[in-house]
Amino acid sequence: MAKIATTVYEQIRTAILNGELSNSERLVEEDLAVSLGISRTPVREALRRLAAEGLVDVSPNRGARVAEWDVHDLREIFDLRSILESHACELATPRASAAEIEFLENICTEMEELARTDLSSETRLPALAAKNRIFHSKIIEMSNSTRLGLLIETLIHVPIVMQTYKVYSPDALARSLRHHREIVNAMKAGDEVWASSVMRAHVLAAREEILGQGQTE
Amino acid sequence: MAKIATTVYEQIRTAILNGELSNSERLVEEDLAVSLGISRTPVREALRRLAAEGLVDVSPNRGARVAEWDVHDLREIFDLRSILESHACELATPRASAAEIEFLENICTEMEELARTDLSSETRLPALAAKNRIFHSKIIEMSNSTRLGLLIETLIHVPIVMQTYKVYSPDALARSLRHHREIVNAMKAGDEVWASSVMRAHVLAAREEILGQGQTE
DNA sequence: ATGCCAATCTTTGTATACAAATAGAGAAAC
DNA sequence: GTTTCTCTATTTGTATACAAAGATTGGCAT
Repeated sequence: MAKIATTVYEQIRTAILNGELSNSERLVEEDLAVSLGISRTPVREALRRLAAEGLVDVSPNRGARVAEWDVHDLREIFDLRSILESHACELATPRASAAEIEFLENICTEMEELARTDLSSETRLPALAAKNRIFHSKIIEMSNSTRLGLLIETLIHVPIVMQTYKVYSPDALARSLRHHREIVNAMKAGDEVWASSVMRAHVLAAREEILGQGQTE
Repeated sequence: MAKIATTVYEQIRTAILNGELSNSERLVEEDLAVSLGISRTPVREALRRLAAEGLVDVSPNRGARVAEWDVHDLREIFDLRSILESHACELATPRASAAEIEFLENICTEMEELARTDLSSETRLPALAAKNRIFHSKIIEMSNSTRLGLLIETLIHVPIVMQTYKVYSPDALARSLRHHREIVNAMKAGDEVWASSVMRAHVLAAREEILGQGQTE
């Protein structure tokens, strides 16, 4: 059996990512420990790990709270993602196998089908968001750069917690899906400049959709 | 007084960065604890933090060793630094104050003076490396992007541990210093494209100096 | 002598106990 | 009523104790 600390780390982590813990909620070691039926030691270890990942903030002698982000954080994150994910595309393109391209195309198709379903469906947006994450993760994996993957991973969970996908307009969603298709086409053509440019545009478009334009600070 | 865990974290950290701990050396919690006159608990916390930072590797039930890197790691790191640090330049240029420009110019001058001193001096290279780090850190700080700084920081300590600066030829060193000057000039001119391009070239040149050219894998 | 297995010894993982620090409630002063 | 101060109650930080998992050494068989 895996270590308790790892298990509880994953539990708290997914709880935060699913938004089950309200923003800036205090995470008291003892409380978590008794509610999970374990001692404080592994809870403490889990919280420190989450802090290193940026999902919780800990102040000395004051304990941990689930982290909070503002518009400025989001702007920084999308800026960096636009750079790093486009670089991932650049690295992935010359390495892409036919099977990998097909995998990406299938996700595109699935997302397009999901987008055509009933707009009022509550599960539609989370499902799209999940597929979207798979699409991006796949390209990062294809880039074959461990560290690039790690860097992007630390950036990605903030938008997840904030559930930024909820603000997507139908137009923006359609554009996003066209971007995905275009990225795959560019990769299929072996054109890494094209692919990385579309990816950069894709992430920057998402930034503007979520943050609105203009605000400098 | 600061927390013991933080103190010991910093102690182990600087020990690793200074190369005082040999590569892949085991870090036994109990041993460290008694040698520092404390209990295992804060040592353990420090080691986990270092693991999150990538400076040590921990395997379940097997403990921690100081991390090890190979040529492939270095290649990834310099690739990413070339992108991220040039982005830092781009952000920093329109924000740069006269005082900050002057600060950077002073570092350039100090490094040039150091470079002119006796080649055989043992302390010359470490001193140059230290100034070099200050130069780069200053620009990152000027970029005013917390996260960008954090990302670069996790990349930077690997070359430090490996003491890559030791392989610099006199030619490479001279070029490196000219790059620094040119970066500052570009920033002074308010030309962020120029500045970021030189920075990118600067880091890529360092990569080739350290790794040699050609090897793809 | 060499390879393999078992017992032991070391080291990590978790629980508990205690000390130190902070937050919060309540009382006193204004 | 409001502010501030003190005392108490919570909560974190560290130490220690114990259990479980690995590493190691010695003996046994071949």
